[in-house]
Amino acid sequence: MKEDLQLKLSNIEPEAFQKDLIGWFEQEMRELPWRKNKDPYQIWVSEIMLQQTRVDTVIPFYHRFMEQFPTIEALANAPEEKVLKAWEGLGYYSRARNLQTAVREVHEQYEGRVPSSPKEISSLKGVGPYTAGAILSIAYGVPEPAVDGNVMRVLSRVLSIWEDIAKPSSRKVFEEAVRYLISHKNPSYFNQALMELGALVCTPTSPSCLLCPVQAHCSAFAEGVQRDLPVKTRKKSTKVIDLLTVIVQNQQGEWLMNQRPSQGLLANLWEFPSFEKQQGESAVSQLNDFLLADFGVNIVLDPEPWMVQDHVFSHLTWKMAVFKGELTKTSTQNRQNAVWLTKEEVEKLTLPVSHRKIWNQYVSLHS
DNA sequence: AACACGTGGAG
DNA sequence: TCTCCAAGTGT
Repeated sequence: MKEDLQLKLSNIEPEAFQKDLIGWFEQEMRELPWRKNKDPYQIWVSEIMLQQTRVDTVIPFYHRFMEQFPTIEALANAPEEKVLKAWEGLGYYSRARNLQTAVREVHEQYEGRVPSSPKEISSLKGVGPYTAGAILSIAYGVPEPAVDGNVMRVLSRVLSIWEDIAKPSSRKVFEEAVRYLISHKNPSYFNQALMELGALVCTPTSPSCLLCPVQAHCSAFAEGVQRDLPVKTRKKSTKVIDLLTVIVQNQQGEWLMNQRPSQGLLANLWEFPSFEKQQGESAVSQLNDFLLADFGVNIVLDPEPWMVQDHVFSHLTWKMAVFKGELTKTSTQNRQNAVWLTKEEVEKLTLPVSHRKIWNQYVSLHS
């Protein structure tokens, strides 16, 4: 352990800190659907959904998901498309696929029981250091650190740690701190309390230090620097991609839909055919070329976009221009991922929010 | 280590 | 509008 951290930890009494922290948690903890019991599967699903996602956003998804896939066996046996559909709108869709992959492994390799050792649970797809610690401590009472953004923020203030929490290497420093501070009597509440404190009191901007149960232990408060912590460098700006999107109908009134590749952005989700716009030629001309080359269809397009829409991802922005068109004649379809679907069938697909919005707009104006 | 990977809410 | 985020993981 770094001597620097050692010194800071020597200024705090773990038992007193635990008592104040856990006592507060027992009084103030929110009633959340995944706090009703300690079922490892239920904890697991909630932890995956909560990755980079707000509690309020997760709650309705969690309810629907657990209703649809109440057990490890149910999720293991479900078709992947059903799982993705249940995840529609939640984002970071690889979480859903990784979760099912891991659940299938638990079903087959561990007789359906979520492993309780750090090594085994960490080997599961989608279970990183945070999630492993969260499941182990909350479901099994194992005193492992579960260091997320909340924990790094809270402890950076309590211990006055000036490491840049945006750097991957910083997590280890906070794990060391948690290993020293954690309650072995109640690791579950200790870890949850640290996160709850970060969510409710020790917030990113304007922390409520006067209401804080561990104020007496807090080095940043003592020094008046709680607003300067944590140190977190911001990431660089996102790039912009001009996208040409087409809603195409054939003579039967079906729509042309495309399934995205199984790797990368929005993997395996469905969409209206879309292409990155190139410099130079007109949008309609480019679209005609693309549709013929990639989908083997000749389309009569409206000359102007039917609607435009920006969609912001974490790392890029789509500036979408959506055109409408009708099929004139078709040759062999070059792209296997493309298919003509009825309205009912389109509704059943998993679309990214950007395309779901376009579809909703389209349906509301054509019915 | 650095970047890809979604979304909706807050200030 | 803009920026930052919210219970991170995979590569």
